[in-house]
Amino acid sequence: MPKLGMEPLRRRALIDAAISAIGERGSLDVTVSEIAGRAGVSSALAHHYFGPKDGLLQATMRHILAELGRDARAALAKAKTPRARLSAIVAVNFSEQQFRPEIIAAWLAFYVEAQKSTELRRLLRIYARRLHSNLLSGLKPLVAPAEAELAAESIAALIDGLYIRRALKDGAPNAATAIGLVEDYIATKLGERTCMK
Amino acid sequence: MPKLGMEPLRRRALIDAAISAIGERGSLDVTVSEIAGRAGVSSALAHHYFGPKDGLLQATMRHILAELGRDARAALAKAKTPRARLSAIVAVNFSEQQFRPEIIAAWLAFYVEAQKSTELRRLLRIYARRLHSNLLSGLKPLVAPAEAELAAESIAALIDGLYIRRALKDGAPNAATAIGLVEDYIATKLGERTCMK
DNA sequence: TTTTGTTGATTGGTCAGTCAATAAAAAATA
DNA sequence: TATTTTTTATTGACTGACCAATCAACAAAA
Repeated sequence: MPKLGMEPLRRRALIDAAISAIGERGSLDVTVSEIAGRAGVSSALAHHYFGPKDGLLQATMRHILAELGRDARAALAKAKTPRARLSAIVAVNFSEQQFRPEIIAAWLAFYVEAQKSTELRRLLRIYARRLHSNLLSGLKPLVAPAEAELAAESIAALIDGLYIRRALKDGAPNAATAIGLVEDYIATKLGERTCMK
Repeated sequence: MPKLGMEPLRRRALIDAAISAIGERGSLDVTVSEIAGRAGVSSALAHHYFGPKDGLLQATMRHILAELGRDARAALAKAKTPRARLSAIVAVNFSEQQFRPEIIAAWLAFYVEAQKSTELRRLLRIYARRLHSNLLSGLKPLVAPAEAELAAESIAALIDGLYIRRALKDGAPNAATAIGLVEDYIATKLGERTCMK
């Protein structure tokens, strides 16, 4: 079997360290040394593998995005009906894996950084488009096209809003409540509820 | 009449400069010199009036919050029914005055900074509470108490989400669409629409 | 002549990024 | 197998830039 080099291990360790550092500070202005220190290596090594700081940050964002994408794909694969697809998307976004303080803080920080970095903005737009299109695929069969478009927009905003508001609170995230709110919105939109009150 | 000193003028100019600088960069890491320069004074003067950098940033946030509060109070005063109060709150949040690129960017940046600064976090919590309570005052008379609580949470998240997502796009903000989405949510929640799609 | 307004110059600290040097592992060669 | 050579992994030390904050000094108004 091929004995792997250190590179992938280090890259991964550095990305993990970046997430935890960003999560703890709550912002992207963590020093490269801080991140490298957490990963148990020198800052020089971080630069060696990722080039300038942006490189490491972008790689971190890509990693978070990739994990979310992986989870989403897995969840969608299991969902058979459009309605189930909607719930699956919601569930993934607020899953144990995604709705963690570090990840939430990282999202927020990346949103801000995206104002400066075109590459980060590009990545976030990809995420936004993917979420939108996933939501649409669940909504299109259930409501009128125009309505689906708007509903997707709302649900996406609702999810992002719940993330951002979560960042202000302390203590463990309450995923169940968040899911409840989004599910309620969806249910209402689909006319699933008792028509009054 | 009392001839005012320079202080209030400078303070105001510095805060305005801070908002525009933050808006342009899209983040709080603007230098004091940059802000002072825009205000047409030296960085030393900024420190003279606001002390350390945090002081200026906090004052800026307080200013934004105060303006939002003022607008909200004015709008609520005109709204006679609970339903009108809800619309008034939404309208204020997406008004020409509030839903501007600089202000949006500032909000986002402050959310991130709040992770580090307890004072900023305190301010943001005040905003969140005020929004929540305003929404509740409109909702309580119209839906069941428990439902009002949840709906307020959702609407607030929706608004914040629309802000954050707006920050990713370029071009002028489209307030009308945002208002439309929130109003639609409210209408649905209140059972105002034709009961089927 | 005291108070208010203002700045240029300076300082001390922080940090990204580089680089030359070293160690260790792998590959090539004898 | 023993050896040299090359590649990979790693760092400490350094540098150059940037920037918040201070302060002594100067100007203007009261």
